[in-house]
Amino acid sequence: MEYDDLASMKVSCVNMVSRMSETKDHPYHHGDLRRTLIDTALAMLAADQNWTFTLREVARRTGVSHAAPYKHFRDREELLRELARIGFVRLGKAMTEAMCPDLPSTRAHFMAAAQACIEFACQNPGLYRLMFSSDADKTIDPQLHDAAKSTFGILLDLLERGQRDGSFRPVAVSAMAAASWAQVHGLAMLAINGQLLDEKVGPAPVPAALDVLLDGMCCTD
Amino acid sequence: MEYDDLASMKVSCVNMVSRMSETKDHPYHHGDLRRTLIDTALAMLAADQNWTFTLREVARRTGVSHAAPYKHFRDREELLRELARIGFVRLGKAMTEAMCPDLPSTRAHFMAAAQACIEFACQNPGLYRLMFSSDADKTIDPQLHDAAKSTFGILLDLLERGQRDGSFRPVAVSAMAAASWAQVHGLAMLAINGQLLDEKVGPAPVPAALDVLLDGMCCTD
DNA sequence: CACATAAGTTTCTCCTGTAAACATGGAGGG
DNA sequence: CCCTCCATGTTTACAGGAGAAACTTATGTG
Repeated sequence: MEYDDLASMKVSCVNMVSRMSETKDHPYHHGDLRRTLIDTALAMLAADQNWTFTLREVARRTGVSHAAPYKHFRDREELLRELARIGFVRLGKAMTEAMCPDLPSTRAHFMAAAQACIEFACQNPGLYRLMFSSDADKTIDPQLHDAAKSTFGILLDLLERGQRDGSFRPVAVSAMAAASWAQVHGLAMLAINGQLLDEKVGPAPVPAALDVLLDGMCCTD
Repeated sequence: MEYDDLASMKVSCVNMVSRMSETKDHPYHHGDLRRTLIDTALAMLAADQNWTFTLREVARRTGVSHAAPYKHFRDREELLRELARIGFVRLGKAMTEAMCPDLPSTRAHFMAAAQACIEFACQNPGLYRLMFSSDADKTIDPQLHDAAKSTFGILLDLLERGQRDGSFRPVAVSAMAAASWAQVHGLAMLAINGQLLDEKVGPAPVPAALDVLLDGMCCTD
């Protein structure tokens, strides 16, 4: 399992020692239960796209008692918020990687990042839904809030850059940011819910819809 | 309480007679429990914006036993779907009413309908969230599916009309429809979650963002 | 080595959804 | 006019989940 930030990596390393005694079947101390719970939950989230989250189920699959998670998370929602935070980190990574430097234009960069976000949502529907659900209350957890803001910042930077190099119109960045974020997130949600396939939308609705938006933002009419 | 469709009105009228004997405190037969349960649930949804839906709580506030709702709904989700359906009907009504005929342009009509949708979401955040949550599975209930499609159709009609009268560019309607729906829904969700107020978005982000999209759809550059 | 403490477990209470069995009262047939 | 059926209630029961409290076990430190 990969690690998405330094904090969890540190936790893991600290507990490396106690993991040495895992020769017995059921070591009383798990070693890195916090991390394992998160990984298990992420795996279950990936398996069932619309899964009703249950702390006890996570504990069961992890092989610990149902009360064990409470030693690492205040309540069920704290785990959910941590999962959402990891989701935002991963989404940000996916979007950043999509913006390959040898793409011809800022518009192409935008398109790539947007499509990366929507692909991420389609490949991790459960996680994506969680990230934007009210279960992951961003007003409570500053770390989650920061992660979300940081991912949103990728888009902001791109817009500002595009405006400086003359690709985007000199509209208020805030307006373009709201429009872009809403468009991408809206398309992602529609794609997840399968509402872009069966109805009267064309074969490649995502890039087509993004082009409509980009036509309103770009200078190259 | 208003009625949103003919079916429920008929049910109410049929049960009008049995309601006559409501002089006693607890008439065994409620008279119109189905309708009352729905109204109570809608009221609770309006009161607490992020409320964890509970059938027993609805029954409690309605003043009946916790098992009574099962005489009218197969399970909890059937009630949720009915609530969502009513939500779509109301949303459609709000959007239709917003498109006042004396507005100058098709663009103005679009703007009015979009803002009506977002206002509806802000005034009924709980209901709106339910309408687009996985709890209201549109693949199960054809009535819910139809209601959602009908509301979506308002947008489609507007786009087609605008294309015929030369207001909108001759792009594929499907692309514009996907973009519009995503934009409006995305803005609504962001507005509900309060992510359009505190960050780096301007004072009137909704019309500004919609203008960005409309600039990409309209012919009047 | 003793022991404080972190990290497990068991047990308990309260809540939910849902099924099954029971009760009631209004409507329609004899 | 009464009797009986059925829709619509109620009570009771059960399986699960969240979370608190009390108990247990390793582990690292004075």
